[in-house]
Amino acid sequence: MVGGQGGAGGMVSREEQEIARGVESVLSAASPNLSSLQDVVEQVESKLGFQVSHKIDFIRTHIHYLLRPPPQPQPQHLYHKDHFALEQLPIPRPLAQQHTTLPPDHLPFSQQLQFEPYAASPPPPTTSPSSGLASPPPQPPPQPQSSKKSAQKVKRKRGGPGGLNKLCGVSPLLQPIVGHPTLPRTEIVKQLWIYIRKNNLQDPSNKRKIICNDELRLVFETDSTDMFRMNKLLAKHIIPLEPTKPTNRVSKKSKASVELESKCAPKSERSPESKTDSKCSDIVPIVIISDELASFFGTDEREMSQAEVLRQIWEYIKVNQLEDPSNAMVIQCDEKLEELLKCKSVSALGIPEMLAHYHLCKKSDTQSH
DNA sequence: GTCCTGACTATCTTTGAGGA
DNA sequence: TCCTCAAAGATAGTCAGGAC
Repeated sequence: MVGGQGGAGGMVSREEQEIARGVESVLSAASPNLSSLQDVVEQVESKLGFQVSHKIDFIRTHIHYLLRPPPQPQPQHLYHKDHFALEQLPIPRPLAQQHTTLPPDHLPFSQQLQFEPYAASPPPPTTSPSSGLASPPPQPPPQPQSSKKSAQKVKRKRGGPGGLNKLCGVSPLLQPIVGHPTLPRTEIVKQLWIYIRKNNLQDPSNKRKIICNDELRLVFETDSTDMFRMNKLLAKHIIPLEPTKPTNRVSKKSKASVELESKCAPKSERSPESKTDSKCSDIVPIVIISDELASFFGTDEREMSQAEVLRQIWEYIKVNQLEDPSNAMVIQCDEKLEELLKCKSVSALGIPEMLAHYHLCKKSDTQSH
C-alpha cells in the first residue's frame, strides 16, 4: 500500500515514522505500566533503541490521535450520513498540526502505517478538510452495496453518534487482537478480520472457516469456528460501557431470542435485563473475582463474566469522571480505585490487564453449572 | 398527537443463486 | 460465462409509518 514512502513526502521524517510505529506498538501491547507519557516515551525508547524524548510533543500528539475519543455526540451536520466520517471532525491530526508546512493534501502519516488507528473507514463523504483542493464531489451519494434494496424502499436520513457507533469495551483477551480497549462494535469486527488475515487464520480449503491460533483460542474457546459464528462468539467479549437505554424495540433478534429464552427460563420470568442471560450463562466465560473486587462492586457474588467486570469498572470510571481530561489514555484513580489497582493513575489500556492480574481468576475449567 | 413496531444502519467474508 | 447481490451473525440508536 502506501507503506515505505514515508520520507518521500519530505515532511514526515523517517525518525518520526519509526517513533509513531513505536508508540502504536507500545500502546497496542496494552502494558499496565503505561501510566504516564513518560512511561510511553521510555518504552518507545527501549523498543527503538534511541532517544525519543526530544520528540515528546510529537509523541503526545500522536497518542492523543490514537486514543482520541470515539465519535461523541456531534452536531448532525458533521456526520451527514456517514457515521464514521471522523475526518470531518476537529480532531487533532498530529502532523497536519505540527508540521504546518505540510501541503494541504499531504495526509497524516497514520495512513502510511500498517496499523491504522481507530479511524474512519470509508472516505469522507464531503469535502475533505485536508484537501482544500478542488476535489468536486466525485459522484452522487454512492449506494452501499448491500443497501440497494433498501434505497429503493426508503430514503431515510440516518446517522449520528449512537447505534452502531456506540463505544463498546473490549475484553482483556480480545484487546491484544483488536489493539484498543474500547471501540465501536463495527470497528472491533474490522480489526479482528485484519488480525485473521494478517495471521493467515482462514482455512485455505474453506475460507469461511477460521482456524484459531493460541490467542484466538483463548478468546473463542474453540480450535476453529466459522465466520458467521465468529460474531456470536465475539459478542461475549464486547462489553457495553454504558447501560443500554431501555427500548421497546422487539425486533428480529428479540423474536429469535424469545425462543432461546423460553428454553432458558420460564416465560413468566422473562425480564428486559435477561438479554445477556438469555444466552444461557453456561456459555459465558466466568471468572472468579477477588474479595477486594467483590467489595468494590458491593456484591457478594464471586463469579462474574469478564465482560461484566470490565463493564462495571468502566462504568465506575465514567460515573466518577476519572478520565484525565488532558490525556485520554490516563485514568486518575480516586481513593477507591487506587486501592483496587494499587496505583494513583493507570493507563486506560492497562486496566483490564491489571484487573486480570490482581483480581480475576479464570474459571477455566468450569464447563457449566 | 402519542405510542409502538420494525426496518435500517456498518462491519467482515465467502458462497451460491439468479439475472444479464 | 460473467457479474451482482443476498445471506449468515451480532450489536443499539434512530426514525418512518401505522395504529389508536
